Amino acid sequence: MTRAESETLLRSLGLRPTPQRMLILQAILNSPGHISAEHIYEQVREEYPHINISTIYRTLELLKEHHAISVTDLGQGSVLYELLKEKRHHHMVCLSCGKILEFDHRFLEPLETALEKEYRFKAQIDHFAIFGLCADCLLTGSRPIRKVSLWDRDPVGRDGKGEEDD
Amino acid sequence: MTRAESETLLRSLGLRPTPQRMLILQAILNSPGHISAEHIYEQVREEYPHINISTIYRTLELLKEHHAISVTDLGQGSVLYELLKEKRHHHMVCLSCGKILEFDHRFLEPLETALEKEYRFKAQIDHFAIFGLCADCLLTGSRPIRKVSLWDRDPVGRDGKGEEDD
DNA sequence: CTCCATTTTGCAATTAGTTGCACTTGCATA
DNA sequence: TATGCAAGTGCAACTAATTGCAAAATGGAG
Repeated sequence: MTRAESETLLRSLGLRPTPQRMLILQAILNSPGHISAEHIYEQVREEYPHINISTIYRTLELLKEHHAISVTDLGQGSVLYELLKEKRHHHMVCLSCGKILEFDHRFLEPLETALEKEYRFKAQIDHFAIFGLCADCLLTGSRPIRKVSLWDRDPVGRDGKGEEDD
Repeated sequence: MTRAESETLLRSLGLRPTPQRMLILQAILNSPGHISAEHIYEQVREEYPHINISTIYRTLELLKEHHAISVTDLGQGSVLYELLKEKRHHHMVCLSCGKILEFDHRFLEPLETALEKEYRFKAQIDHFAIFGLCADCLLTGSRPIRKVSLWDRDPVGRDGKGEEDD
């Protein structure tokens, strides 16, 4: 993405296209997938060493509010940012192996519809992270980092203790 | 909940029932709804002034891992904790008025089923927070704190600019 | 081009939450 | 009751993210 394009995007959001914001946007746009604030900071600093980390966070907050980017906690210690494209997607995060898979927004449409019908609540689901166990880990029987729920256990207990630690 | 009951709960999770943990658990159990780590800290300190905040966080992490409590960011600056009961529920958070509504776990079952069928991914959804606009705010036309998506806009533009700031 | 109101930034301080490490406690076993 | 050791705690240092405020940059009007 060129300077001109990021300037256009910023103006279309009603934001001033400052040099800092252009560089932040380009860092996000040129990143293949998710990117952290710290990583954006490093990239922008190469071109604009004077930039302050709080400018990064403030710009990201603005872009989020305008639904130009998504903000997701994939459980990696810091939050990740991504350009929101027309075709929304979400993520499944494996609690056992850490694998991150993608699923299409259409999987969430029944939920959106149901909440709207039942509660007249208009959900704004930009980007979800759903934690659980992936196919591989279920097959190989790898033990999850997080435990199975207290309440999910078979009441007769024929599925074992389920109490071992990692 | 009595001392004996929290001791039993801790033991059933394979955790040592230390005085600190008993008090933390009782603070959660005696709280009507969601409770913050800071609030738990204050409550526990009344009985056990020596307790350290990191013990609170570590205990909460353990209880989360064992699916004994849920951990949810309702967008209030700090994360909230709640006892996980057999009947799971989730929340809708209004971006305009801040109202917090509840919905039953059955609304998420189609999603769980679809992800399992399509990807063999076993989702572990303890507690969700879904942001959006509540019925009241949609009716009164209150402006959301967060904007409508760039990509949701009517391509012919007959629904107005949608670009105004708060 | 200059002036001015408004927006944006840098900076320093602050908050929520986490971590490494040494000390303490709980509890199983003798 | 005493002992050994894993589990748990306190402490201090650290990280990610946020905020108030004064200075600087932006963009429109003259």
